[in-house]
Amino acid sequence: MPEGHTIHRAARDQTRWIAGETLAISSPQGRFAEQAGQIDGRRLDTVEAYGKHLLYRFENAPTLHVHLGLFGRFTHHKVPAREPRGAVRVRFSGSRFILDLNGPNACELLEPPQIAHLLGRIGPDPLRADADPERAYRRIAKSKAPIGLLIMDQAVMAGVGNIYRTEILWRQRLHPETPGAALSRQAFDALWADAKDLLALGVKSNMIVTVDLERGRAAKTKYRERTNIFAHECCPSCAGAIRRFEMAARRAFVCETCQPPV
DNA sequence: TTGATTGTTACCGG
DNA sequence: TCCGGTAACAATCA
Repeated sequence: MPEGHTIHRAARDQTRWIAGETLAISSPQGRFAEQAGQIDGRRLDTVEAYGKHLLYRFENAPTLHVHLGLFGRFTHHKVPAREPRGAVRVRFSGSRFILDLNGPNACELLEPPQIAHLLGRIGPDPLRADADPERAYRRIAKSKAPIGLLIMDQAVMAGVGNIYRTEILWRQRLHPETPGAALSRQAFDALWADAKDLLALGVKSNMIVTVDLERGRAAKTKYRERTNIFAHECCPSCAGAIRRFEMAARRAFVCETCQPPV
């Protein structure tokens, strides 16, 4: 489910719902119980997103790091609390909202050196105002690895996942197997700008939208109508067949007419 | 019950 | 060092 837009959206919403409050933090499933004890009853200062990572900064307590992975989800509802559904790893209970976290890849307390290490190993995030695209460009320009792997490599650029990878490369008319070093500076700049625009639209829409839609129409469309070639059979531009293949064990799609191999 | 899934990490061989 | 392949893990749904 989650790519970078989901994470930034969660940070934005959760800041509104529970930041600044003193929270009751529990672990209904029990697997996080010991750590939950360390942040239970603390005030949540900020919720920040870095690529696909979330950091919950508490007053006088370690920072909670969450990564949703492939299956992680947040659910929220208004108080009073209802029964946890499924394997709830951690529950945040605020004065107005209850937030449950299920299935995260990472859910752990970190001290400042560990946070520095985490932030040091992820690349610039197009959704962040402090992102430095030069760092991504330098990595791509000197790499022979395919651009389809590079833009999904969180150490190169943070936030893009399999769907945005597919859609951005189609929009930029770049074949996923093009070596990074073969991209011109202009092509990189356009790719970065497109990633930024699409991720920002994703945060605003709370869904992945990579096609042009009338304003406010996104909610009325079906999942498949919001993407160009991801999980599609035909190219919306040339009507040719979409080729499916695998890249790093993830499904990949390409229109080899619109995205000619280099 | 099986398979698939919008992710990451560790490890290994070339 | 870099790159590509593999396995393991996470939870839910069709």
